[in-house]
Amino acid sequence: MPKETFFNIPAEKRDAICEAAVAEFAAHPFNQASINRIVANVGIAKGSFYQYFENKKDLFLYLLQLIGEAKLNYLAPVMQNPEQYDFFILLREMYLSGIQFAVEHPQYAAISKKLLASKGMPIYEEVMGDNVATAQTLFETLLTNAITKGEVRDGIDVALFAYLIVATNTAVLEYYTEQIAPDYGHKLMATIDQFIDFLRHGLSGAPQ
Amino acid sequence: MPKETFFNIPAEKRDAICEAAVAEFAAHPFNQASINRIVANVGIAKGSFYQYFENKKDLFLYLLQLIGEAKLNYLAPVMQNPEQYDFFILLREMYLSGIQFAVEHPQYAAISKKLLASKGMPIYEEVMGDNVATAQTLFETLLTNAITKGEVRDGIDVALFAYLIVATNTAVLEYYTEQIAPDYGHKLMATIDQFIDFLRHGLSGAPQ
DNA sequence: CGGTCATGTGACTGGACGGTCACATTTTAG
DNA sequence: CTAAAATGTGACCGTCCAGTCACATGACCG
Repeated sequence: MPKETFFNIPAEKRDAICEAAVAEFAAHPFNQASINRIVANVGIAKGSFYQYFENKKDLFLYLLQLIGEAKLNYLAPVMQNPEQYDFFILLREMYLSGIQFAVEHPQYAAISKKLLASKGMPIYEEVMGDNVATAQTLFETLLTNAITKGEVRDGIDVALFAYLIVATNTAVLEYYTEQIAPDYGHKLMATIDQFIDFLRHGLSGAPQ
Repeated sequence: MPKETFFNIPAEKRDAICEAAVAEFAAHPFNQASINRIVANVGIAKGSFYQYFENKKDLFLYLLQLIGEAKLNYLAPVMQNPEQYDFFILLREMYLSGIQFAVEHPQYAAISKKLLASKGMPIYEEVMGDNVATAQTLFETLLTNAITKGEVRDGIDVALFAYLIVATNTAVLEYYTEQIAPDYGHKLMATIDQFIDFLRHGLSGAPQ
């Protein structure tokens, strides 16, 4: 939703603006992010900025669009034909692609994280709209399918575990990026596999 | 850490101030919470406020202290002698007491939640300090004990699952308060029990 | 050249904020 | 009754913010 002018200016300038904006929104939640800082960092006048974007929200939505497109590249291969995978395999791929995205685009991940953390603020409702419910529904569908295929046991509260799977997704991501990000690669697979195994079999000492 | 004056004024006034402050910090994260709004809602002059508290952080820390004391009442009975309980029973009690606290003190819970959501902001580090690591360590200890007792299987990444248990705690809480809070009581136990069962045995369709 | 149109600019507006301070009022005590 | 101590007050300060606007600069074209 940027104005036409934004797409007429030289590409390097556009990129510089995006870069500064990404850095700003990665460092500060929407309400705290400052247009003043962005224009100062880019080295353009404030009036110029408002010839490119309607307002702060306009810029933010545009960045989220970029982020969404970038994320789609990671997720799309996995979700090509979800039906043919085992539920836990599918989950594993989704978690992996999510972590890979976060590792390779840490600022994008920071922005997404800050957005999710602002649940309850007006910007959250405005941006997310029905998307939350959609993601929830996706996992509910996957879970239901998995139950009919016998991969997941019957009788569980599907809504609850769809919710939990989304929540633990971000938790695993945080654990990984905060605690063991340094020696990447090696431990990533081990972490994910342990986690998926936990989702399958739980923590109990009983024989698997 | 309020000033002496705060404890000299009439108790009703103190309570009114606390009430307004709790409402403010329950509705807005620390940075967005406004002293102006609080004093306006209480109906006192701004100068008066600054005779009670050093600054905004002073007030916030005081509220967190009140919250901590209230929470301790819920958690203490459970944690009297954690050694003698089965790990999953203990977890169940902790989750239950956490939810009970949140249901009976929704504003306190909102403040805590907003604080946790502001991870990365300066106020978070200042307030939480080492407490995060402490909570983490507690669960790591519990998990390690559970492993030696054979209640949890050996070979798991204790740090990872301590992290996950904390994260899923808040997730279950959110699911409960957002989705099924209306018909309280009934479904609470069912939700918790399903969740604990999941922690034990996982989601897989394999026989339990 | 001249004129039009796109782009660039930064001072400015109105508002919110946390925090201060000189002063007013009330309470306490001698 | 008076003096001192405690408490109350709101105008004010400096700062930051999102967003505006009158104007400047430069490009393109006849």
